[in-house]
Amino acid sequence: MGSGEGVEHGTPLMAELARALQLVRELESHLAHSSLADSCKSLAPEILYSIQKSILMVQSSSLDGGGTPPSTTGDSPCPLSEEHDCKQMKKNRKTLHKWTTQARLIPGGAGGVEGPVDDGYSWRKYGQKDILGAKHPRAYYRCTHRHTQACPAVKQVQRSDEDPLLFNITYRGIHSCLRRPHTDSASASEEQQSQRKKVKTERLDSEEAQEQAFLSMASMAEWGEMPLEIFSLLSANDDVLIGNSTLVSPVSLDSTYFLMSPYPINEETSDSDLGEKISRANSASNSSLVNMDVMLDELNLDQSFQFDASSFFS
DNA sequence: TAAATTTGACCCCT
DNA sequence: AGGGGTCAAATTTA
Repeated sequence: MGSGEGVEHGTPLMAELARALQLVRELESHLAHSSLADSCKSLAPEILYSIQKSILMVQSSSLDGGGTPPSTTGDSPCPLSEEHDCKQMKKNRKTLHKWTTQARLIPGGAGGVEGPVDDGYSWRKYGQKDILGAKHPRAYYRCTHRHTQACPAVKQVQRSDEDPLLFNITYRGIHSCLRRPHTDSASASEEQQSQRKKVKTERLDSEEAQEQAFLSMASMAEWGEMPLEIFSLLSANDDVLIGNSTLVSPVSLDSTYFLMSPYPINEETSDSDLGEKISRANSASNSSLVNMDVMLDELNLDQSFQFDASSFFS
């Protein structure tokens, strides 16, 4: 998008988006009871996501006061020169949209894929910290294209204390980057095959839960697919080592791994480049498995959006 | 050699 | 002052 776009409060636009949202949601509920092919059904969440993203974009651009559209002409990534700009950047970062999802490993789930949890973006780890009161460290990821495309999206992965199979993933910011180059599902999966990682496992601790987690890990790893961020944390804590510790892009892109996804089982869909978490939040409200929570931070929402949001995220 | 991760230092906020 | 988040140099991996 160019600069500003001038969607100040965008009441009409927001209203329209809200309506579209409602309609798709309705459609989705109908689809749930229909016998249509999954490939058709899966479109609804995609559309939902798209609309929601649009809303958030409008929302954030109006919040910025037309200040900092992600990809304007000068695509310098967070200009270090002006401390002013950096401050601005950080301030903006605070107002980024935030939502969380929980990913849960399936204990006996060797091969039991519950749906794609992968968000289709490539992430780069930029930090890891021990968090006060948490058993496990928190990992920080940013979009790989942060510097090249000034993409603000980041995420954190925090392993649950009580349930070692549970991971809390917090997303912040909407991707402004272009999605990965299209890889058709066939070649993608081939690529996956060829890039399967071997895992060496050693363990010290044999608590029951830990053991279970470990087994899950091992089976996951055997299948070769695992979300990078989760594996990374595991290796930090559980002495689960990976042959080559860089599991990044190609593998993680459309991997199907053994996590409980808040998504209504869409299997593969490795080429659905739009598969995104937020969409799952929506369909999540129907599923008891789902633990997705969309939070719109400290945003001062337009009334139109507030109305929408309440009905949407109820 | 380029790209990704690791990890201690640093910054900002409470 | 301490904690969470980020940076960036060093290191590792492909």
